[in-house]
Order: sequence, then structure tokens, then C-alpha cells
Amino acid sequence: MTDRRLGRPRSEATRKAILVAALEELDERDYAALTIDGIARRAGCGKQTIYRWWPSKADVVLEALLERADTTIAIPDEGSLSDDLLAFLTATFRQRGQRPTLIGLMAHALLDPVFATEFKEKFLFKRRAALRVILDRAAARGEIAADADIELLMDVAYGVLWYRLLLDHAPLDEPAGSRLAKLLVRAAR
Amino acid sequence: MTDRRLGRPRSEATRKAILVAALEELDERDYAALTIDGIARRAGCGKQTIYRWWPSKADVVLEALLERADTTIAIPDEGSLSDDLLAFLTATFRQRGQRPTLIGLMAHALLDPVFATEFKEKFLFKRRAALRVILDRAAARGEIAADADIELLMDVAYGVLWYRLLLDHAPLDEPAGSRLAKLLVRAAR
DNA sequence: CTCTTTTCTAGACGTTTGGTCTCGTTTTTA
DNA sequence: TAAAAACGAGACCAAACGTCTAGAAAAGAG
Repeated sequence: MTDRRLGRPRSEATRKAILVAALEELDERDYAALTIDGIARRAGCGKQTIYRWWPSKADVVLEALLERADTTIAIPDEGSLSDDLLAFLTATFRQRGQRPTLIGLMAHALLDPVFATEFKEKFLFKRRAALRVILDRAAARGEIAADADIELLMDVAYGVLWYRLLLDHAPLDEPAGSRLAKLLVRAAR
Repeated sequence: MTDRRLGRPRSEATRKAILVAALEELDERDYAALTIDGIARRAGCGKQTIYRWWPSKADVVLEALLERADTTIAIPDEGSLSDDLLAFLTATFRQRGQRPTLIGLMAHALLDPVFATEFKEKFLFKRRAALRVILDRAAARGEIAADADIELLMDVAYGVLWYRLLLDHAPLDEPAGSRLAKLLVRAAR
């Protein structure tokens, strides 16, 4: 008796081929044109293999994104809120090449409540948690007013990030991150 | 010779029936399940009538939203930035019943660049313009630092609004509007 | 009043996609 | 060797999109 399940085990090679194929497809066409058939064809596998393991195409893309990106979110610890925020925001803003992927996932989350839960837990709330560490440390150092609304501060940071990502009307570069960091420091006092 | 076009004129009654039907359908099912056939059936018109006048179902919903909501965005003028922001934000946050509609339109905009332009011009940027009036007046009164980033302040306001609307993880009520207004006033100085 | 133009409802039609199901095969454990 | 589960390939059905056709209706022009 072993702890392995009965029957042929899941093919890790196929799993990776599917994730790679999903990202490659996303590079060539936009998210709206992404199809399960297309991913299967490119990965050289049957559609059923994809449906067996992922409930929707968004779940495939999300897993591919999580696997590709540095799963560990860097949490800077420079000693001051100002420096920590600057490092965190510029690092976050720098991942701008992922915009099409993030846009697609958010669109899917808005239309599919089940995936929305998945997306929040595995991606969005992880990022919030990282920022919360920074803010909590600053609060412990007394850099944040006792009556400050930590949740609101996080919503300001990620709100601006997502709003600009979605509308694409203003830059999302390092100078922008720097200005946002300054604003947050002033608002936290 | 008149300025009326030749032929049978467009039926205003049918146009309104379609917009009403779209909103009614949205009350009963979520945006993802909204279909042109369903709207046509409920409005008692042929599909062609819808396709003739609107390029996509999102355009129908957007027009219905614009027609229903107070088209004129109230711009308070209380004499102080603090009061103006409080009034503007709480009025905006109060329209929370429109969440499903707004979610659907944003999702569609993320997947369809053509509609995205429409959505920004006819809805999102109109709201930004209203907020800009408030901030410009405050700047003229000297309530905002000369080097303040007005665009960033607007992105903070609407960023938090949309981020909470999309994620639905935190309240979007009048106390929240009040706290956000306070934060903005502090950040603007 | 008749002709032309355009919109109207109604619904058939082809296409695409999603998602399920079937088939015969392969890889594992018992 | 038998049972169990995953595999690739692809058939299959249902749903929705968007186009098209047909005949009726509503307006102006002559």
C-alpha cells in the first residue's frame, strides 16, 4: 500500500505543455480570442485533458501566471515606510508586461463568480497581504497615525494600480509609483 | 424638402422598449447570461432592429444606463474641498445598486477595445471631469498644494471606488466615502 | 394615389464555441 | 493479469452570434 492513487498518474509534462501553450496563445491573440481548443491543439493534447483539471480557461491562465511569475512576492524592509512603499510599488508597477493577462483574468472574474473567488484568494489577496506587512511594520514604528485606516490605504494603492491598468489612460511607471508612494506616506500620517 | 430623412422613421417606442428590456433582463440574470435574443424577445422586436442600431449588447446596456441615471452629474459647490468631496463621493457611492450593470460593462470593455473607447468617453471620463471641476476650484482657493498631482488625486478617488466595486471586499457606503474624502484632503495639502 | 425609401417583426440560416461524451490506448497499482 | 485512471483524437449537441430573407408598415416625393 502506497500513498499513490490507483491508475495512470497525471502527466506533469502535459500539464506544463498546457500552461506554456496558454501563455503562448495569449502572446499572439487577445484574451477574448483565447479558446480551449486552441490551447489543446498547441499543447498537443485532447480537450478533455484540460477540462479534467481546470474548470475554465481562466483557471489555466491563472495557474500559468502564478507559475511563471515569481511566486514569492518580495517584501522590502528598508527601515522606513517611504522607502518600503517606493520599493514595493515600483517593483509592482514594473510587471507591466503582464497587462493583457491581468486584464483577461479580471474580465473573466467579473463574469464568473466562481473564478472570482479563486482569483481573489490566489492572486489579489496575496498581494494585499504583502502590502499589509509593510504597513503594519510602519504602524509599529509609529509612522502611521493610530486612527489611520490601513484597509483604505491598501485600497488606495491597489485601486490606483488597477484603475490605471484597466483604463490605460495614465502611465504606470516608476515615476508614477514614486508619486503614489509619497501620497500614501502623507495620507498615513 | 425637409430635414427628415426619407423612409419610415426609427420607432422611438421600440428604442425605449429595448433599453427597458435590457435593464429588466439584467435584473433577472447576470450580465454573462444576457443575450441579444433575450432582449429582443422581451422587447417584442426582431433581433435585426437591435443590430441595426447598436454594435454590441454592451452598447445597449450603456445607453440604457446613461438614459436611466441622472445624466447630469451633480457637482457640489459647498465652498470647501472637504465638503465638496464628501458630497460628491457619498453621492457617487450611493448609486451602488448599479453594481451589476457597471461590472458587466467594465468586463465587456476589458474584452472589446472598441467598446472600451465608447465606455470611457461616454461614462468614465465624464465622471472624472466632474471631479476635476471640484479639484480645480479647490486649487484656485489655495486648498491644494501647488505641486499636487491632480490626475493622481482623481485616480485615487475613482481607483478606490472601482477597486471596491470590482472586488466587493469592503463596504462602499457613506462612512467609507467620508473616510476617503478625509484622506484626499490630507493628501492634497 | 402611387412610388420609393427605410424601418419594422419574424424567423430561418450558417458559424463558432463550449462542454460532454466515446473510443481505443497507455501507464500505473494490486 | 486485472482493475483503475489518464491520455490523444475527435464526434457530438446545445447555445449564441451575427447575417440574411420576406413581407408588412410608415414616412416623403411626385
